[in-house]
Amino acid sequence: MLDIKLIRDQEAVVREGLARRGHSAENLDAVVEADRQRRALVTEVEKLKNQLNVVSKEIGQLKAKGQDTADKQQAMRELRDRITGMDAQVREVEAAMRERLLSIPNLPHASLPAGTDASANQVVRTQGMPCEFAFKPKGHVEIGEKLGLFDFPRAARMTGAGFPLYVGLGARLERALISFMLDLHVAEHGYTEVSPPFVVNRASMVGTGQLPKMAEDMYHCTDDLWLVPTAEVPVTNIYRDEIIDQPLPICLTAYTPCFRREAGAAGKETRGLIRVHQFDKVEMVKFVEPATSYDELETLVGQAEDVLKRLGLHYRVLLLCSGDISFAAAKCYDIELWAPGQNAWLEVSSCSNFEAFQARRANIRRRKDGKVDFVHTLNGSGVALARLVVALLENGQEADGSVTLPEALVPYMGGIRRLEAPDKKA
RNA sequence: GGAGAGGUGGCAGAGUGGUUUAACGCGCCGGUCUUGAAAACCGGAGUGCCGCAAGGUACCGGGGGUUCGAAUCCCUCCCUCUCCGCCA
Repeated sequence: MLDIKLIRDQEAVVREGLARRGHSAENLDAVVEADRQRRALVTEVEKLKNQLNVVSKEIGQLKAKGQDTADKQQAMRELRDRITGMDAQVREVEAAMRERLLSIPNLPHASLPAGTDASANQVVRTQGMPCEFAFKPKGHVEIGEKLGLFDFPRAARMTGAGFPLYVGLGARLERALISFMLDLHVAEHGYTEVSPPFVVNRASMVGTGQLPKMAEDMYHCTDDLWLVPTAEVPVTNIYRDEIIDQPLPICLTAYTPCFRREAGAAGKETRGLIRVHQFDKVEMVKFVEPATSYDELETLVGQAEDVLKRLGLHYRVLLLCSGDISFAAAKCYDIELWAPGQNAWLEVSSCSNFEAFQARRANIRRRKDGKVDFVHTLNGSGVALARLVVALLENGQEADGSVTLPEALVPYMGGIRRLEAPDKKA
């Protein structure tokens, strides 16, 4: 949510920012008008409330002296009814304004390249080189099915398409990667591990920006609970409606499964692990001093990259353009892994600075020099599974169909260095 | 799921219709005193909104209602605690 005071005082700046994002000014216009109305109404109704309070107190004093107050009471009855009506008007205007405000995206940071879609994103750096193969590299589906790592047909029967079932070493690899990444962030990057609920209430979904706009992409349960689309939601909401009373930054990391309906996305990449409705992810979340948030963003990207470096994977970092960043982000880096079987880059991490956008929605504040103000929030995938598994299988594949694992994973795989077909094992 | 008791400022805890602009205490901040500290004493201290300001207004778990006036009465929802039932 943008600051209404910023909109009020620097409307032109806000207008320009939204234009760079390619967002229409319709919501902004409505907010500006509603704000004007609201202030006029509030000023007037508060005068009336003051009158009501003063006279009510008088009535109490007069009654104590045994005097007649019927006239004043009648007058106040009428005044109160007027106030009730105006209060309702204020609430109406406020609700309309808030709904519009909640639908306005964050303003893009000045450092973003201009552009309307992914084609304008900038490659910031590339790490490693694509693996050379003496044979035509296979796709992860073929590799994994031969090795018995997952079973899509049965998963589709029990649940539906896009819900993977991992089996044997496939399931073990999933667990190993989660542990490896959590350990790395805790031991080397200074994060505190948390394990949050996998469903959250509506207010939390609004707090991080998934609602009201993206409801169609979410799984909605009974009791108005929502399956988390990312750990960002429960973890950021840990401090919702709080004035944080501890030193910043606060750095938290969490594993959660992520549930996404991706409504409308069907038809593309429907096979395999690349686009699924449920995947595992380790997420990093930071609550920081506003002055430091862009430095923290760079650190965050580096920490996500560290995961991939230690796994020896070929990746590149993209700076997203003004038209391609997510709704709540002011600046965002994506990290993509090279998948030789797909002959394509796969997004496995998105590291964003939301500035105060989420903090304002979720009301997360801290005290600074006696004043209360919003913190800045950031988060980044560190990193997302499923696609990471795709890259590991496709990069590590051997001519005989087995897969060599990165050294860093071996301790987490109980000493296993190579994924082999069950019938080949002793 | 059933029965009961509760939810008040950082903590603890009074307040059951109008001198409450929420008491007292602890903790916190500033000051006096002291070589320094403690103690004692004095003072300060919530959050949002409207307003250039003075000031006003709202908030006692959330929402609604009764009343001239609600922390206080009524309805409803949420949460916590105790007991019972069920259960990994």
